[in-house]
Amino acid sequence: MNYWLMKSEPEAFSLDDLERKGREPWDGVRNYQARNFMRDDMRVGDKVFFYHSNCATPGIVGIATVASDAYPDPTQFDPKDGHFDPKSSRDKPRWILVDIAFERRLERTISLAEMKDDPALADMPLVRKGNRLSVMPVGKAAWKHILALE
DNA sequence: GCCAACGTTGGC
DNA sequence: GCCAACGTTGGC
Repeated sequence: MNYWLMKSEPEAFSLDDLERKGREPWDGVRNYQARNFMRDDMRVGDKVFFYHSNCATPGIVGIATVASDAYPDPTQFDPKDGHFDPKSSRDKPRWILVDIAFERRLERTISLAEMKDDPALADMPLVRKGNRLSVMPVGKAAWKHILALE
């Protein structure tokens, strides 16, 4: 079992939205490194920290699970969609996604500021300067450590 | 809203 | 293959 952190801007798609829907295709990832993690390393049942970015208090707000294998992200084929990619085609899709299912809300937000101040988490890509990865692996030790902060 | 950091694009 | 220009991410 692997552990992950996935970022979403709450104004675009929040943990509340995921709870309401139960399950959702994680569309719109347009970064090769993030795509490769989803395509190559994610498995159904993996655990995911749901992270809110670009908001008043960026941080981890909940837990989700990977609910499908990787498959082509339909938004890349739709010219009317903001995530349309003219260089992609249906026979050779460039972008994929996985479905994510709601598991639970954290009792409190584990903020980015708090994680940055925690020496035990210094190796997380998340807290490193300039990090822009929207899908990243979380080590088992870091996963447990963060859950214990809750 | 600002801007630093970073990825991508395209001219050469 | 280099690298300047540009666009995006995301904290603050």
